[in-house]
Amino acid sequence: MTLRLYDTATRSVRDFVPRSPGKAGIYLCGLTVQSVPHIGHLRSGVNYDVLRRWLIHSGYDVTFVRNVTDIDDKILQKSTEQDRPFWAIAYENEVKLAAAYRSLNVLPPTYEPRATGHIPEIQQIIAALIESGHAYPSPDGCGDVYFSVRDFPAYGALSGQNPDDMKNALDGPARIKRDPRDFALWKGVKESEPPAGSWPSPWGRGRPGWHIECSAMSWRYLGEEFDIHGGGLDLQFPHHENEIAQSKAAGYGFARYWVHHALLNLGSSKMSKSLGNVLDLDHVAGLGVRPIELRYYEAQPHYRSTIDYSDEALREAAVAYRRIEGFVQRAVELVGVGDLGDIPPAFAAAMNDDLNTSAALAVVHESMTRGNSALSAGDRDTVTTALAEVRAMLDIFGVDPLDPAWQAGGGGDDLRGIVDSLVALALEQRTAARGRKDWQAADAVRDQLKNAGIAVEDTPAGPRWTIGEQH
RNA sequence: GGUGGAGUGGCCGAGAGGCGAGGCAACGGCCUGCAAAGCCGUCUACACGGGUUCAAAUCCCGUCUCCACCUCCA
Repeated sequence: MTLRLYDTATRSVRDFVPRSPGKAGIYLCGLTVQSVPHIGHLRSGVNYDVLRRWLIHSGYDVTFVRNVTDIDDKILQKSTEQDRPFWAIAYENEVKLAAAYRSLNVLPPTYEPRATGHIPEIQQIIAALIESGHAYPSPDGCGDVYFSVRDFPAYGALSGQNPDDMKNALDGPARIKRDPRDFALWKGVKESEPPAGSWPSPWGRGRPGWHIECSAMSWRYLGEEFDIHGGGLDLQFPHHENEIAQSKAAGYGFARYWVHHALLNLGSSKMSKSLGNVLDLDHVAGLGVRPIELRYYEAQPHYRSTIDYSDEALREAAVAYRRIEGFVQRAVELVGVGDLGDIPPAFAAAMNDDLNTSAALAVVHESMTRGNSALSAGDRDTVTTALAEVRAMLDIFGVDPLDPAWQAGGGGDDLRGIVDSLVALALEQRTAARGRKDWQAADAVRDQLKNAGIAVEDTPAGPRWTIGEQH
């Protein structure tokens, strides 16, 4: 059974056939670190992390490159406004992004290159493009270099656009372009811009245009041709179209599959800094929703479906996840942690079908229901199998509650022992009260614990308690 | 103007010609001292109007509404 992926370039679901058997090279367009990441950005990280985990599970040796674009117009503008070096602003946001990814258990990429670290590669490609007639320096000596769209007949193929029907690109003064749709490969430094944001080049001091850095970095780390190029739907045009133009005009085979994920909307338009409708991890935390639950929320719908974000839907997803987590906890109490088990065939089939995570999750629920029934029946063998199976599936989603990644940095470990003995003391009293059928006293203990955020449940094996939400 | 995509039960959300995805909520039952958790059951939906077909949520035509991209954007 092979993985099938929707390829934007051909607008069809295709069997995934890697360049080299057993290996997969993936380039994901990361962020332009001009501000703090929001939960829409994080969806991108989560969706591709699930793809990556599935490929790894399927036996692929995955090289996963996700870039950071640490220079662009907005970052330079902020630099001027705040009178701080552009690189300090970019790095500050990069660090926050890394922390956000880590909190969502997004695996670190194999490598995370920065645009500013690849000026030589960028210039090398630009020089080759000029030499082959695909690009030209501005005749007015301003230092800009443009890609000539007219000299690349396939321009528009990825996004299905006819260049003649398109509005004109505005990233440079119209008069110096040969064609209004030409886009900048290199931007000569301007008087108004901080000098720190420019590098010497054969065309004068300047900096890379947007798009070229991805051509350079994918080439540097994945080679002239690689398997999958990913990014948000909003990058399809012009960013990815331009990447294709640059890389293919330079003679590279470039990406074999284009995988675009849908966006996260808030209030019926996409979450976007420029629209101001952004929500970050702090907002999620304020709802009492943990990062693992946000991850579940973002991984559950198909990656090509828009998520219409609402606090309510997120809370609901959190409840659903807690149910899964509850099963895992109770199962572990009975049979121990054990190892990850085999993935049920139905789950694999769903994932191989263009990563149908919703259908895959239905399989998780099936296994869980079987496990819960076994739990009631005290059927240890079935519980053991169900637990191993459920955890293996959750691990593909990156939300196995027992994954050490979620335990790290909790910081509550020393307290846990103290709470443990205090609760044990209280429960002893409650058990005694129940023994003499003093229900009022027993319930009082339970209510008090509940007020302290500790939920008590009676089971055939005695009372069990969990730290829940506080009231 | 051009290019993609979407509208599914109270809510979220898969599916894409015939076989009730799944979850959440609600209700009924089992279990429980009462709960909680769990299990079993109930709730039979596909924007609208036509058409094709033995059969349409799924295909075709038309209409409406919404989103994304063509400007920085995950």
